[in-house]
Amino acid sequence: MNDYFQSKASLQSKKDRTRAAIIDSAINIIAKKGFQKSSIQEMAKNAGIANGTFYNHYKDRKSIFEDVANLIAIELVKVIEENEVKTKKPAQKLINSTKQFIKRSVQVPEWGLIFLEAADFSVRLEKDISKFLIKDIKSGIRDKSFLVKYDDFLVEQIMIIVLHSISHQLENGINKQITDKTINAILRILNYKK
Amino acid sequence: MNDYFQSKASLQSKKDRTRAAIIDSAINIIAKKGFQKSSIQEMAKNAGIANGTFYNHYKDRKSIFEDVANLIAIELVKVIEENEVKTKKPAQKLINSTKQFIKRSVQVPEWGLIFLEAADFSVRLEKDISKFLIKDIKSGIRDKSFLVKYDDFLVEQIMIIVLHSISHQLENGINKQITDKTINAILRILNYKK
DNA sequence: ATAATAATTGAGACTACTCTCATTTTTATA
DNA sequence: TATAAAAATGAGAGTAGTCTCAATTATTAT
Repeated sequence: MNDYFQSKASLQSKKDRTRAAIIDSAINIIAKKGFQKSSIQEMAKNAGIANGTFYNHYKDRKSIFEDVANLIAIELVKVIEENEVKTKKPAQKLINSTKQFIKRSVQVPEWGLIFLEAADFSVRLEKDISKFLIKDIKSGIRDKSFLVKYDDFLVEQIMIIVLHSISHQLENGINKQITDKTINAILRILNYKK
Repeated sequence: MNDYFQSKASLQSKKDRTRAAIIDSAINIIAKKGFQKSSIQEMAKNAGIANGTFYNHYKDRKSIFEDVANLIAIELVKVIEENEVKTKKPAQKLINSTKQFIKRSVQVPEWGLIFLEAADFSVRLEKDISKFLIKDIKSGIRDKSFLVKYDDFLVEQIMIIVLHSISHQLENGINKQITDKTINAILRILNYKK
């Protein structure tokens, strides 16, 4: 089993450590089986705790899913923010952020898989991630790099193109050409003129 | 509950009629809850048969899902074939088929929902539907309507744009503008020159 | 070291299924 | 109508899960 949060130095109290063990266990199992098929029984066993202990940390089944999905989303957003490029060209910014996001999602497959899983369930989560897209798309339209009218549906389309790229690479292996083709499709949809 | 196959005149034998009742019941329940959460118990009850009767018709849980998914796919493919336009312009053919497919998938929401559900699970099913796309895309590239290189990933991208359109309209109501925006995005991805 | 507090434990009550099979009922056939 | 064949029944064995709680163990503060 891989560790994600358990290894963090900040975990002092017993409670924190147990919680981190549950989360790491959950990430591994959810990535393998999806939310629907992941059981508390298995998570507890995998985390090395008793079944009942789980309920000191989470109210119920749903809570752990929400927590895990949020943690992954936060980590992925962090990656995008940390790697924002300095250029003022919105198209370049969009390309960079998208590449970073795809790269990180497939580099740690568990994160990518859970993000895809969660994107299906929670609209909010997808919104968190698409924020960074929207900003660049809007300023690209403003400065006439993208010759389209802004539209929420357009953002959704671009978002699913990105999710599809992640899904494809998680299934068939990391492939930069696929990421490039993804960027191409996005720029075409946005009617990008250099 | 809506009837889909039960009402067909061709159902003579008791066995056929019971089977159709199971399928109709399954369609209604799967459309509401998805494959994962649909139980045989509920399907049997909903179909007005005893639990054990189900197993005279289907080996197990998985079999009914496969059967339902295939039936829906067959119906949807039929719709596309019946509505093929006579024109020789591949772009026009592609636009027409795509519109028809989206239209029918959202017109009978149960079909659309199950198709989306099944597309997630079964690669084969998505292939069945994308066949009609591939034909038109290839001939469009051949006659230089689409200025791109053919590529399986490209077809996948177009397919998910279509699925997303269906999913959006099933959630927010039928909307022709959304279908138009979908067609636009597809033509842009294909680098369509009139 | 002791008491108080926090965390963990695992048995078990409860629910919700899947699938089997001996029996009964219905339908088709002679 | 009597018989054979087909179909349907539903009780129940088996499995897998969620969540609770009284008892136990570990941790922290005095």
